[in-house]
Amino acid sequence: MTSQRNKETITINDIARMAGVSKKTVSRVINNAPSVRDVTRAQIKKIIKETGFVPNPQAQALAFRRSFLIGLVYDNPSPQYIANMQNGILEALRGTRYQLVLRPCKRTDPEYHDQILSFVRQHNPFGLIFVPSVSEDLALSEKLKALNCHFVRIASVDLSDPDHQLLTMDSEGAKFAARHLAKLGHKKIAHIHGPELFMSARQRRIGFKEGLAEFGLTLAPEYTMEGAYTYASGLKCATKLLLMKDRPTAIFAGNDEMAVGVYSAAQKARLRIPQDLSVVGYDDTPIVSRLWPPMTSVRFPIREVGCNIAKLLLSSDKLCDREQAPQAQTIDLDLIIRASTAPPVN
Amino acid sequence: MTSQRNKETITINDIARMAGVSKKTVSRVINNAPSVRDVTRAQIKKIIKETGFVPNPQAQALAFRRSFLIGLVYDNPSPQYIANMQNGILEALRGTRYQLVLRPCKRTDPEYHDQILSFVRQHNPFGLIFVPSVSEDLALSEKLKALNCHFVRIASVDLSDPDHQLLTMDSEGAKFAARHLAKLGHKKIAHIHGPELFMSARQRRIGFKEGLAEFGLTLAPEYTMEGAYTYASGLKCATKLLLMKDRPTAIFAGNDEMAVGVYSAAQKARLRIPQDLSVVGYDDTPIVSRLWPPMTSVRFPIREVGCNIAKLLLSSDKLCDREQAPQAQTIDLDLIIRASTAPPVN
DNA sequence: CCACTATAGGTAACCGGTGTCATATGGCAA
DNA sequence: TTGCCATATGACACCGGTTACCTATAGTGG
Repeated sequence: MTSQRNKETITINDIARMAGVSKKTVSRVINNAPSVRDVTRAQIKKIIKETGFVPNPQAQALAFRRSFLIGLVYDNPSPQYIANMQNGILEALRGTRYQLVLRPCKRTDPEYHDQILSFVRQHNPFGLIFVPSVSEDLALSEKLKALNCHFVRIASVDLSDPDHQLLTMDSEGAKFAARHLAKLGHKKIAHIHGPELFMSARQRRIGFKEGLAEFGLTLAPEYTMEGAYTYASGLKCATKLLLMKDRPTAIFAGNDEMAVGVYSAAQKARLRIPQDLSVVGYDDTPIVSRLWPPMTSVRFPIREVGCNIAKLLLSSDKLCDREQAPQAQTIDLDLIIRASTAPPVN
Repeated sequence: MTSQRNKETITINDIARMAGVSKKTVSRVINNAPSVRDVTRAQIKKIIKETGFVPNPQAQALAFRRSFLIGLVYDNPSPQYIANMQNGILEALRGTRYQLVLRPCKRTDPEYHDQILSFVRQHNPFGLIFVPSVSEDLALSEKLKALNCHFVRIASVDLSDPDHQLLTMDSEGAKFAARHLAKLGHKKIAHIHGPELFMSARQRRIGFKEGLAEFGLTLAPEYTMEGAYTYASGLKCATKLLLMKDRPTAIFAGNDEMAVGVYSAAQKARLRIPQDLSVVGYDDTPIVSRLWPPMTSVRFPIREVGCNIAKLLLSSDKLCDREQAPQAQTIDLDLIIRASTAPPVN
């Protein structure tokens, strides 16, 4: 590796010399600080634009004690979810100087708090984005407050600090599923929900019950099973449900992964979808439209949510003077009706 | 946000004071530099360990002109692939001070070279990891050589610089698929390959043909179609194939995404898998074991490859004095036989 | 008219490490 | 013993920005 460093990297000193001012004044312009005459400011801005100068992030990080990294903290088992979230965040970050770094973690690991805290202490990220279920760990965010690091979270219910979170309104989404199945005429409706650890799982169950209640239906305990948000758990729970003498005619799975498991269980049991069994998933991940028949699912716009949550985080960047349209803190859920749901045959 | 910075962050000066030496000597120990007496070195190392001191990455980045970031450069359309790759890389990075940052790009974007180059110039990453198909863009890596940045690539065939690449041996993997189908007795075998832009697509096709040739079979041109490595393209190509009057009894898809499309096409055409049609995928992504029937696929250990490629990159880190077992630059491909393949019925 | 304040801008130290070079020390050959 | 060199270590500038503080100038009120 030959050494050909800073061939023509241009520094703040160069700009200062060209503008005939001190580098401190250039720094003031960069940081939108006051005490610079408008003509001076304009002149310096012009030179910066012409030269394409960008302040060295490492130097700024050292001086600011804050880097241009944004950490995505997740323990979510679904790669689809994470991939979409990443893409949304990256979209919001495009054109900024911020970089996305990944911070997977295991909530069951007793050291995971320390790992995240030491990451923050060492790398001084600008901020962190928490997605479920780590986002529900209030003890962690409490510790984080002692550090000089912003954070935002995606949460199922209002946890605190409304300016720093985006609500997923899971109970609303689940209501869509409930109403759809009820309207189709289903009575024997089952629900495989996610792990109790996930607030989203609890909220979806609550919303589903409420939605059924609107039609005078209830969710029978024997038709309610706890999965793990994984394919295998969906397969297992659905197999049990379908082997019952009085099996349900419709199953609402807490997420798409498990719903795919329901598909397999149905095919194994030689039940046809949707004639013998209606299936509804949650998240509308790409996979569900690739199944046969394509699956009805509650669309949760993960990508958009990722984009919005990142913009929300960025909005605490005072350096960033661009007009950021104030974020809509709410998201648009809806039900994507495909071919996996139909009226029950009697 | 109250200001409570560096409450108790410990610096190189603290260590120097405790050890009764200059900070330069501590720096020497940190960097495994010569010219430090063994007892001094041991003493300083002890203090560093006891205090848990970690050099500030931003300061080092500034002084070294090199940050602790590793960029993952990809244009791969499959989120599964990327997610697995990420996990493998993250596994290799765990315990190190390196952070993974994502650099998606569009090879069709005329500015994508500049985008990556300016990322490197600004953030001075330690290195970059290229995955197909960007990894096949030699013009890009040529430009990169002018910069002070390591890079490694995952490639289908030997592109150059064997120390900096990991071969995926796609033709070998495809041979497994060919032999399996040939041994089952299939004669009318089709192949939906990936886009020509991807070297992997070309290699898999070549290997598949070679594997068939071992059994005296050939791949008929009318049974060879080009997909886009996507579900939709797999569905489209397979639909065409299955509507032929003399339809194939087996289809080898260039990746799992397209193979899932083949599944849907078969179900739409009311063909049973594997009785009426055998299907083989490539990559063995989680999705294929969730289909019904579970799909036979060539296992390409993406996660392990990610881990190995990251270790390969890290091995150019002279600071890293831990014993790194020399990497096996080769990977273990094999065929995971599930229920989607069976002898043809005549 | 002068003290007083607000504003524009500069100077020097600092962030926390590293490079360069000078110095001190010890061992060995002459 | 002297001379020389290799090794161990420190002093100091530097990486590219920022903060803290100081100066100069102009504007203000009494």
